[in-house]
Amino acid sequence: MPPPRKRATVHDIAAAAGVSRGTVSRVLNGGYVSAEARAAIEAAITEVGYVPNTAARTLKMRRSQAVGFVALEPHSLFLDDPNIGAIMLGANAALSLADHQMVSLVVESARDTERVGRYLSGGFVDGAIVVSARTHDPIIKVISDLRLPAAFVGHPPDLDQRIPYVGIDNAGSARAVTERLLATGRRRVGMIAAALDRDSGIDRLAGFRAALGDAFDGDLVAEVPHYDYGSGIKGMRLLLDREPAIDGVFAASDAIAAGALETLREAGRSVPGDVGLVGFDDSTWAVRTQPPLSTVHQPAKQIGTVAAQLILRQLRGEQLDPGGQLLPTPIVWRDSA
Amino acid sequence: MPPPRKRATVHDIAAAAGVSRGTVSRVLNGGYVSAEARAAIEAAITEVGYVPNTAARTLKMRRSQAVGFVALEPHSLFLDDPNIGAIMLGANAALSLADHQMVSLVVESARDTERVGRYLSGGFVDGAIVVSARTHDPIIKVISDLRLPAAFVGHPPDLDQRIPYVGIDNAGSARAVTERLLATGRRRVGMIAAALDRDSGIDRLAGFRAALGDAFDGDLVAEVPHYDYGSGIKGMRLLLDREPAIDGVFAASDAIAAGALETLREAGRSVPGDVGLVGFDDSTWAVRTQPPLSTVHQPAKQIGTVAAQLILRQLRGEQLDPGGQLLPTPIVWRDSA
DNA sequence: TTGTATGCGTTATCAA
DNA sequence: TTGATAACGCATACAA
Repeated sequence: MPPPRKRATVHDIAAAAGVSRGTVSRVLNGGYVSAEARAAIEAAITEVGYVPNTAARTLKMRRSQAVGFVALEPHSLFLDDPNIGAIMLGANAALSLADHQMVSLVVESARDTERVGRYLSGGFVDGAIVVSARTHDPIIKVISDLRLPAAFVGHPPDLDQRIPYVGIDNAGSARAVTERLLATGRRRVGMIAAALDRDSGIDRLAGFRAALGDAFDGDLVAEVPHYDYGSGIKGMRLLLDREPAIDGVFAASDAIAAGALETLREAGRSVPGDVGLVGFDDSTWAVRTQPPLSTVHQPAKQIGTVAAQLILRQLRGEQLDPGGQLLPTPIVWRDSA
Repeated sequence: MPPPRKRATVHDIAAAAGVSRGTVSRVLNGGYVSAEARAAIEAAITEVGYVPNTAARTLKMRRSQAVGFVALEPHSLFLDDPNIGAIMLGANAALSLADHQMVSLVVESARDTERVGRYLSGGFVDGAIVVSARTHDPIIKVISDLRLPAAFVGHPPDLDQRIPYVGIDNAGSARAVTERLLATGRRRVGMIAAALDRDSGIDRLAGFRAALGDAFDGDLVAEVPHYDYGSGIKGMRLLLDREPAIDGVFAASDAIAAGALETLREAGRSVPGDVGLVGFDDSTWAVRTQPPLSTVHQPAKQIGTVAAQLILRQLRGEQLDPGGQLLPTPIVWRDSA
């Protein structure tokens, strides 16, 4: 077991190779240097076991080559929404190609918010991707004030106009899938609406409402807090209670649909026989339920890729035109409706 | 829209308050400073909109107050193993309490490995939690050579002895749950074994073997690559093929068990009537299948907490005794066996 | 082609 | 109690 030696620096290399620090830096970063000097330096590098100190480089260059991936309220996200994982992987792949390190930061408490704010401000990252921000999220202000290059996944209504975002057309997709459900001949169609403090939740409800037009009946909308399985169970109970003759349901997420399915099973209603059911996300839930769910596909990985590119373009100094980028969401029609 | 002004530094505060940088640093970090100087400096801080540069502080202090969370092969993990999310949240919570920033790093490609290695070496983190390393994973060498304070979740056989780890007793748990399955009177019990390039996979198989003792029959072990649903489907087909009279199955994970359940359903076998089935993980899978799975509970969140504490103790300079810490894994007996 | 000197923004040491 | 000054490790303009 070798002694825990001090980390070697450029200085040490220079000493070992008998040259100046400037020359060492030149072989490290590319520049004019004689063949013999280069050879000596390269030998010295492995000899002293040099590993560059990125923190120092960051300080000097004002560039960390790192991009933050901020996951807000990941508790419910990780547990019930496989999308976040796919978004992360998409973003990482794109950043990796550009030789940037993605560092993902979890925000679960006020304490986290404050600390992550400091982290983002401290020069550790050149930009940030923010997932699932709510209205008035304090992180928005931090990024806004700092003018940190950023990209949002989804767009809270009070988002700074200058910050680009990427997402899907929640309202349009919700409307389309509801219309398709209606086209199967259902007469009493309800919705389990969730996360009404987020744009996604609000917009999916708006799309549902638009699809129904004059036939919209507020009593047939059950509001639940989260996009999760448990909420689906509760929401479906509410709906059955209010309208026993219900024959169609649009669930705001696949997890909710899965919960609803369970409640319907317990209540002795068959799907799609008695009740047609559609979900949203095309997550793993959709293919694991019996019957598999008709749903709206979210291109999660691509969302991550686009968010990363939005950051990289800003880092290159490009001036992006404001506004968002909406990705297509094909409807996947399976057996639940 | 205020002009994009240069970031204010300690120097600017000092100028605005008419004091020296040293005094400013003292109010920032705590030290003797007169009431009036303090007031002037505090006013100046908000006036110039100071936000500390953590990169510079890191360089000076040789401490970043950040800990890396390295997720190896997160693709399969995120998609099929809810445990990783819970481990992350547990670790984050513990680090957050100690005012450390958890930065999680995704390793999916050789390129990622190399870049993450540099990142870990560069002084951006004071330590690292590594999840799901395989034998001979290059990241082990990086950490080992660097003497970076680390904690592993699980332990690859070639893990550096000085690196502490946290995990569960895979072999013991597998043995216990298999014995319990045998106690229900099953005669032909097989296993779907997965991830035999990892300690968890190897140990679960060893536990199964131990439970069967002399009755162990290698033909009744189907080997599949991953802990996922698809592997469960394939593995169960293999087993049914080799031994149509099979009446008990230990699946190496809940996701595998869910896949096996589907195959059994298609084959017209009832669970637990014809075949008793047990899983591993006590993940969300276990309560979503019909019937819900009997399985082994993994205290995922606590695993994350302990890993974080292992790091924090090293950062405090504590000398931990080598070896690992194994957390208890209660058996959760539901309806599938 | 190489060496020297300077600064990135902090904290810490030492006189005053 | 405060102010000057020196690092931390690296990159670079400039001089040689």
